Amino acid sequence: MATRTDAPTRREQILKEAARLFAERGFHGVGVDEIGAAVGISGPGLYRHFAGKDAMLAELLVGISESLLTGAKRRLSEAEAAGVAPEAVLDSLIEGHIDFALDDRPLITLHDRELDRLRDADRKLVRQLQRQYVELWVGAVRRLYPGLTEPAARSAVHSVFGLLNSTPHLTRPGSLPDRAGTAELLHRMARGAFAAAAES
Amino acid sequence: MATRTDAPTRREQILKEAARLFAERGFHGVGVDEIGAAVGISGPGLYRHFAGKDAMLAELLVGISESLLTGAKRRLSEAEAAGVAPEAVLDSLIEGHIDFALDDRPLITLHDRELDRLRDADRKLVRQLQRQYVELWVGAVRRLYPGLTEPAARSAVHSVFGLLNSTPHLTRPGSLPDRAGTAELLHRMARGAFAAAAES
DNA sequence: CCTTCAGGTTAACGACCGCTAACCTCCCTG
DNA sequence: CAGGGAGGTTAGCGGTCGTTAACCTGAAGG
Repeated sequence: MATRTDAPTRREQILKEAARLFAERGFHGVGVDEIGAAVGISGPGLYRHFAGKDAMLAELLVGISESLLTGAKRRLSEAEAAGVAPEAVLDSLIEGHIDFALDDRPLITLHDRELDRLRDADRKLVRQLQRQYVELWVGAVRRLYPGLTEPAARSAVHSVFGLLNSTPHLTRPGSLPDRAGTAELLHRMARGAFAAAAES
Repeated sequence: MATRTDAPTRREQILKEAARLFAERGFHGVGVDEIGAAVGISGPGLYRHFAGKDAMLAELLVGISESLLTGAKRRLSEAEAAGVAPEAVLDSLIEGHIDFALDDRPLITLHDRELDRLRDADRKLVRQLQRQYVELWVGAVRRLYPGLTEPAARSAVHSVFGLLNSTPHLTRPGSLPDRAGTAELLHRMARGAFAAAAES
């Protein structure tokens, strides 16, 4: 156990830079030499840490999907234990997703953009994790708005994801105004969108 | 002038298929041979119609940006002429954007995904058109909700674009339930999101 | 009927890219 | 102090991709 977050390992450095580059120029638009250069080694040195370029993307996408899902599960079980109201449960999910979207912008971008570049097995896994995550949201939404049909709730959830994942477009590089304000605005809009979806 | 929409020209066929392929697999992930094959000719035959692969993407992105902007301008001037209420103006913008997002899914996907693959001049042009489009929305939103600051309104507009542009994720290929229902749901959610953004 | 040209074809070139091979250091450990 | 593995390096191979060159063809027009 570390006193701090432990100096980032080489693998983590590589993953972080690869995520940034993939998000900026697309998976096929980035060469392994560029990824290497971004961490100070060059080209084939990456193969000491990853089996290939595909493996980096796979690890990024599986990682983000798992992280989103386990975070949501934790929040739901905590909420259930505390016996809070349905509104607070949904609020907690929204808050978690916003934190993620604001803190890991490149990953959020990759998440719904480069999924098809994965090998079949990895793509299936990621899709399954994503589906579970969506279903957690659908359940929380329908507990708060029982009038919503399941397909409508699912559509609404996907649309709110689109809203929350728009953060990469929000900030021209350099001018992120204040994180807290942006988070609160997004939160209000997400709740408003769900409420509007539920009105007849 | 034609009795119907005139049989699509070769150029239009090519653009349509290229848009679909680019949206599916990314600009760098599609080869010119595949685009050619999709319209029944093969590979280099495309160069009778376009200067290169880049030119196809440029024409697609400029076309969509112009189309969105002119559509919005037309709707705004019509609304002004009719002297309708601010709510109806925003509704008209929302409706236009939804129509576009539902009818030209691949283009909506490309629009915010492959912009950086353009030559400098084209990218500047597209960005300028997009900015104008956003500003039309910001104006309409602030006329309806004068309490919103301009940065807040702009963020809200970008977020609602994210919501509306989520349509490609909504329909697993083949099962689009009913267009009208989806459009109405999206419309309600967009309005709800704006209203929530405006509440303190 | 001959010409021309739009719209194709195939062959091939040059560049680039992912990846492997072969080799070179340190540093840690017995 | 040997030695061995972790983590680099450069050279280069094989394949792919965008693009060009050279050639073909069928239909329209004078």
